Amino acid sequence: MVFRIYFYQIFYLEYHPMQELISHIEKFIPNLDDRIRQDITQFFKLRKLTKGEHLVHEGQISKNVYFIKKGLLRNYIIKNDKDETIWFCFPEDFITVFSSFQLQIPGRENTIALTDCELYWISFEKLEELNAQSHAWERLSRVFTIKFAIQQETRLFMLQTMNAEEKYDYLGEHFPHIIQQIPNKYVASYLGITRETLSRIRARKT
Amino acid sequence: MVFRIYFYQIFYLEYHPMQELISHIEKFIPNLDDRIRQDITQFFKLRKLTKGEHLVHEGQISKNVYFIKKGLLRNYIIKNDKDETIWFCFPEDFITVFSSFQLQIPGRENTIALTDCELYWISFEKLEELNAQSHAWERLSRVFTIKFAIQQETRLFMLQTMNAEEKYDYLGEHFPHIIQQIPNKYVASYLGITRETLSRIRARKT
DNA sequence: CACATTTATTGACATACATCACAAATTTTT
DNA sequence: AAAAATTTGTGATGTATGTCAATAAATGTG
Repeated sequence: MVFRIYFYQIFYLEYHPMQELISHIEKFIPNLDDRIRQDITQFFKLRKLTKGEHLVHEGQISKNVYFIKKGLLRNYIIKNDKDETIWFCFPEDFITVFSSFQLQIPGRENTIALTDCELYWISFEKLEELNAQSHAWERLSRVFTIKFAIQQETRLFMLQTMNAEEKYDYLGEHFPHIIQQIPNKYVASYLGITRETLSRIRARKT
Repeated sequence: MVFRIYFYQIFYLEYHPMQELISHIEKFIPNLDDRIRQDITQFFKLRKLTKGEHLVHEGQISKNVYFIKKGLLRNYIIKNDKDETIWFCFPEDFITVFSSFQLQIPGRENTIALTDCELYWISFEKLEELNAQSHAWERLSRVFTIKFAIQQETRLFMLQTMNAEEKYDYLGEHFPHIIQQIPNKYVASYLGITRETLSRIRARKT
């Protein structure tokens, strides 16, 4: 019994070294092409980051897209010496500075590891090559681009139509993991409010 | 000479009845597949709207995507009896309520014609069929989804990092056609400010 | 062209949220 | 475990922008 479990694990790891990534994709693309599974195993690479390390710096071209196996990251811009959070990401998210990656131009955002991280990544060139060669890859890319665009739409809606308290409540309802896992000062800047305002909103709730 | 021009126009119109649409797509996809050109001519249909008419109502599923041949439209939501503009669109834009269209679920946005309009449209089902059949269509869809996502990113950046005056200036610099062609009350709600505030900002400039 | 309706402007006042300053609590480092 | 550093909480005060109200300008309509 023990042997069987052990054997299974070895087999599993060797055959699908990027199982988290493949399983995640399968949530959105059932009947995933075997060829794509192979390409993923072959072309995605692992990168580790330690807490506080930057994945992307302002002014640089985002050459890769990453899938988070483990860890949390924060994306932010500096504007008038103020740090404004654009997004957080969690395990199972794909991340990149979108416009910088897609257009291969310098971006104004920074991405930093909030904890130690393990990421799988693939380059823009390689991904475009796969997209050009294979309809299935092109579809995969499209599906995740749609997912990203819908997230943006949701965030725009939140920022444009809600006041500070409504935004905080919305976050608690729809993205509780952000409130649970991210320091308040970053949550505040993500909501476009100050730490003090967030602190007062939280005080009112108790 | 007159005859030749006339003849050319007839030929042109008959052969490419959706020339504006095809030309627009070619700006982003050079060497457009002839098959796609044919599909466009065959599967896109024309729809006319008169000023004040709604293209999409809140609560309804966006079943089509439209390309604007002529006219202006405004997309908005009603929240606490207040009308908040999400976007405007102009000739050569593709429009739909994105998440409602992609997920085929009811949306909370409304789209209304600000002027008489002529639109080309195609249904979700037909477009998905084309995307499934043809790699070239899938790529086309992906390219325009990327374009949309980048627009959203820009707007998010504007809303999150700028104050009222900066937003207005940004609009004047990057999207002057909005300021030139759209009534101020809608521009204000698009910027997330009141008409009064916009009016004061404009007064300061002169 | 005159009248009606909609849109833009301007002033007085209200308010949500920011800023500054400092204390308390929590987390990290040694 | 103590010390240092970081994050959070709270009060006093400031300010950008909202709200309400009334007028002016622009646009639409018979």
